[in-house]
Amino acid sequence: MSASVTSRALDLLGAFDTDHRQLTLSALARRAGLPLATAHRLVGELCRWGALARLESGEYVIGRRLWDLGLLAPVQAGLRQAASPFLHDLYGATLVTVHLAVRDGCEVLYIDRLSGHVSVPVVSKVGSRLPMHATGVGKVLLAHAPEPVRAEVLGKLTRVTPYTITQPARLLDQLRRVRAEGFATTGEEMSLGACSVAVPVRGPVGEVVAALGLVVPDLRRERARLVSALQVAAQGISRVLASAQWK
Amino acid sequence: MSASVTSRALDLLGAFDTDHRQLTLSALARRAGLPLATAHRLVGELCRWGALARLESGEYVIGRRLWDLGLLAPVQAGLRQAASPFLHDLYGATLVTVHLAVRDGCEVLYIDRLSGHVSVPVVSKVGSRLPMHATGVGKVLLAHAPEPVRAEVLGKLTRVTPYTITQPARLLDQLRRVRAEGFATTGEEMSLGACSVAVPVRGPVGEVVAALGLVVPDLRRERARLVSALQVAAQGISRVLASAQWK
DNA sequence: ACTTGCCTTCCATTGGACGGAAGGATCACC
DNA sequence: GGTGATCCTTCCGTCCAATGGAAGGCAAGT
Repeated sequence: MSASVTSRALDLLGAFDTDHRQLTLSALARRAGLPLATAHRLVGELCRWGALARLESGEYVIGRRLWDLGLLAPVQAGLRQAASPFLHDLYGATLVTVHLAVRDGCEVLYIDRLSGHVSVPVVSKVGSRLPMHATGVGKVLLAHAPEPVRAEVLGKLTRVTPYTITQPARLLDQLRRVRAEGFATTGEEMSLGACSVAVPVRGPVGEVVAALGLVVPDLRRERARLVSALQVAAQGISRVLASAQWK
Repeated sequence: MSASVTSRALDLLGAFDTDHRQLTLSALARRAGLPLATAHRLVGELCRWGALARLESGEYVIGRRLWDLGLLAPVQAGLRQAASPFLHDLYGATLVTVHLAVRDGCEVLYIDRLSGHVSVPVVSKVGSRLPMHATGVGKVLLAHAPEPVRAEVLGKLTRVTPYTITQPARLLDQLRRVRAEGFATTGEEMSLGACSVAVPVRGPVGEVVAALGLVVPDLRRERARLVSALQVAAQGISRVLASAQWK
């Protein structure tokens, strides 16, 4: 299938992921399923253009030009920079890990993360994707997702920790409350020792465009304070988004 | 020249920049110098792969997959996340715009920026490049750059504001002091009303890998405090970088 | 010295990219 | 409703440029 010449180059790029940030030529060829000679030539072109770069070690890595390009993606172009100051404020006020995430298909995509030195260890990384049913931001986004998405996610609720919610009925019930109360919580459902709170970030016409969340070791005592801090920040972001001409 | 099939696709990607984040098919073709039919086919492939995405309006933008990929670039992979908590601390301690930058050829490339609501308006954006001789981080990086780079930069010191340093001798003198004193400053040399301080960030073997800077409206009163805050942060980053196994 | 793993270059073959042309859709203006 | 602009999409015969096997060169490991 495929094998269109362009897609070969793309297959090469696709060989990189979080676990494979640097690859030798042959590893690259192997992972992309291309003959060595072909890979060699394509990689050469990609390097010349700046999509890849070669380390002194001879291994290849993603180049600066792709990094540049990535920054232009609308995933974050508007949202991320609008949110940035509010994330800092939020961090300053709470001193815990702050997350900004959007829905990508049936997963949560982390757009930005802000954490200090002394935070709960968390799984998320900027650019990584996690299941929606086991994270705070995920629940928020799921609660406001179109029906077909919700159906698909409810279809396979994979267990991550002993506390992960795997019964569709129970999750549905929670989602209803998320919509009613305006925030979602989790308790060690994604990783042990980590709880989270999250609220929706709304766009100009009230639609949910992202979710803003905090990760803390324990939720019971501070919930109210955290939720209100989150809501202040979320509203601030919405305000900026609305006024940003969406140029 | 070029015209290799792969590079056509890359030319299409190259048609995007900060001023052109969304393009129609024909604009894309025009900017890339390709026949419409060809562009159409290639863009189709790029979309299918996720390198581009199509808005409801019909315009094309950089897709999420490229955003993902960009995050893997070593420009920031290690540096940026190592620095992140320290940038926040620094912001918390000073409440002014914080910059993290590296040298890219003969320019300064901004890797990360952190600014609150109430800061001096600054030109820089993450992913953007500015001249080295007119910015604080630029002077730091230039002071520790290899000789040929320094020579080239000194060759054309373009004027940006009335205060921009355009005499090679004077800049050289400043660079010497930057190396001696361990920090650089600017006074409205890049944009009026903005001054800056910056210090080097050193890697495991003492080489300068990045620069850390602050932008403030006025430097005179607080210089000492800002410099020491910067140095604490820079040392912290270096420490993390060194211990990070450089996996 | 032999093997096994990398990377690089060459070049004859051929299959898939190319792009002109034609068709459709949507606007705006007369 | 006609006319002209500007956009997007599809088709298909030509032909050229990507392909990848083969051969050669390093460098390490046994």
